[in-house]
Amino acid sequence: MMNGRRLALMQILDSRKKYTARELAERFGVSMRTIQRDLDYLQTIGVPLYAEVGAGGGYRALPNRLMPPLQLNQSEALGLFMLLQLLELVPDFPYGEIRSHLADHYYSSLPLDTKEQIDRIGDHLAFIQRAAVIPAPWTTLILEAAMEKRRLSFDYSSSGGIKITQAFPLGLYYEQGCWYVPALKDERTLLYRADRMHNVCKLDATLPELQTMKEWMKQEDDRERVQVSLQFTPFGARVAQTDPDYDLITDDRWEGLVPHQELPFLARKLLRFGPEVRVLQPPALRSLVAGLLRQAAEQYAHDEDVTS
Amino acid sequence: MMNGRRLALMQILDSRKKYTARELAERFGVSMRTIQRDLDYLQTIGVPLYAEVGAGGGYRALPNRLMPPLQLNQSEALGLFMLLQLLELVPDFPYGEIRSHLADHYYSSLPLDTKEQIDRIGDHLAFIQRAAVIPAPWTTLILEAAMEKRRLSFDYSSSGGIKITQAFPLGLYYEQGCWYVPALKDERTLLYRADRMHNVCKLDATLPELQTMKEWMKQEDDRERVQVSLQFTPFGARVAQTDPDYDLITDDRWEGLVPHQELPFLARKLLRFGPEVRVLQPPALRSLVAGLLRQAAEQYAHDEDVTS
DNA sequence: TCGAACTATGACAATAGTTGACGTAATTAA
DNA sequence: TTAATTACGTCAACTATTGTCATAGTTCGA
Repeated sequence: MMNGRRLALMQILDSRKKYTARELAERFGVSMRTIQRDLDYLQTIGVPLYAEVGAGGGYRALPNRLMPPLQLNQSEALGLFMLLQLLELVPDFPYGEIRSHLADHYYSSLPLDTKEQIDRIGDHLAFIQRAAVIPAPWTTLILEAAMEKRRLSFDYSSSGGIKITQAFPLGLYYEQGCWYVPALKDERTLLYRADRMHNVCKLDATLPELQTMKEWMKQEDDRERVQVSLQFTPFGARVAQTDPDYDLITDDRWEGLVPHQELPFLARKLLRFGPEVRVLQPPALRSLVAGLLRQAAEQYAHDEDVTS
Repeated sequence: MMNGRRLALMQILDSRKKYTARELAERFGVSMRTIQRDLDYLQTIGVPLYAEVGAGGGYRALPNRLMPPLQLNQSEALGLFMLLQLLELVPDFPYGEIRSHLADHYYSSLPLDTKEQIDRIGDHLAFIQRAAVIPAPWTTLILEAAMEKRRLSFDYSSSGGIKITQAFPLGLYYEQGCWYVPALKDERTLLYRADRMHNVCKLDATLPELQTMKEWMKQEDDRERVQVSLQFTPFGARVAQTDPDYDLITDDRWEGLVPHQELPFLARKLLRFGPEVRVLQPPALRSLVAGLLRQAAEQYAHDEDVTS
């Protein structure tokens, strides 16, 4: 049976220092024999202890996998299950075991009325988000490798076919239903998609001086930028206001700095607004947008007489 | 001391049925006296039990607010803290107390090495999402009212100014950085934005036959639909594959049913693909897209000579 | 009004679990 | 080798839990 002393013992050993049975016995005011029996018990319930016998020996615990219990109140529990609902939209979440632990084990241990409330939340709360259908089962492994700054080997399928690749992942990020992996390969940082990676495995090589993804993202933000100014129609402005890409300064005009490399990407984005936006600056973006529009319109050229 | 039987007893009583000491004793295979002692103990530690004495009496528990503790292992805890990072992007999460409980209290009770790992996750994991800047502090209250099918009173600021409004909220949903509230006002279901609601308070009136948000959303989905078929270029198909709106059946073709009312909306969406998509069906959508393209192109008409 | 079906509580012995004391063996560092 | 240590078995002492019995009070319904 788990009593207070055994719990405390577990936590003391978690500090990863070494303790002799005598020290522990004195600390708790019990006999050494009792301590030994406690340690026995802890081992049987799975706490990873080990002992060094002989002079200078003692007991230690491996980095412990048993966390202290989390005691929530009802509204915190409700919040947790709402969070779980949000999680449903993010497929292949790393360390995703938490999902089933909460949904199955913890849920069933809750009081009945709390369960009812949780069930009812589902009727009244939703998160609308593009959920990817493409599975990316290796996210946990990739994240682990990034945290250990360890090299990965994987098969990567791109338009050119499948290639076995090795790279150091910087981290993992989720955007619009997709997991992306910036990774260092041969001195260059490339962006991989996690769902196109297969047979991922960690290699032995590590690179301690590897930058973190956080640093990389910051650096990406610092690239050369171009002044862009857009003019929306009143309707376009209303649409744009609900799109957080554009923080409108005045009602119908947007000004901002955009990395030079992203102009083609921005041009495609602006297509969405069709006639509701006009590019004032820079000319390069003007012609990109105009070019795309012309190409698109050509597809419908022979419809002209019908629609006009 | 809390043992398994007492915990189980607590959960059984939580179901809010009534049990006699005899029933419980038989269930656990112990004597009635033991059950009574257990109940005594549970009361001393604060479980809100009460007994009805006399014939037809028995023991009950008040709806219990003491949740059982949640015991996670390390990787589940890591998952939980990643989940917390995702939560950072959703402002004004209802029942948001969970956030600080986890970030402050639970975090500090974890073993050292787990804390380190959690800290490092932040360097290697990100969720990229448009985070709204507009605060919507009333989400918990709105959700509660929806679950209780209770009328709300609030000040709503729209383009026409601020109006005091009363309505029955069906629920709450989050999309692209904004909380939305479908609500029944005078027989019609309107869509409010939570960030534009102020001074929200629950009124006494309830409407038990009010539909849930889930039902409402389903109904929205069930409107009359039209067969749409799209033809993508290979490049367009690649782009579309990352957009979960389109589940491609073959590599470069999309077929689906779309509510008739949403064709104009879909037309605007398709603009995004510019030259990479062609509408095959229905003709109505074809002409909508063509029309938008023509309008848009006119803005750049005098640039033609430069770009061609 | 009575008796059956309950809870509430105390006393005490029987049972089960925990602890301490002691012994013995094995391992290890100095 | 010796001292410090883990490992573990045995048994008696101690402590906690449980069952049995007794008694008293409340409530319901015949």
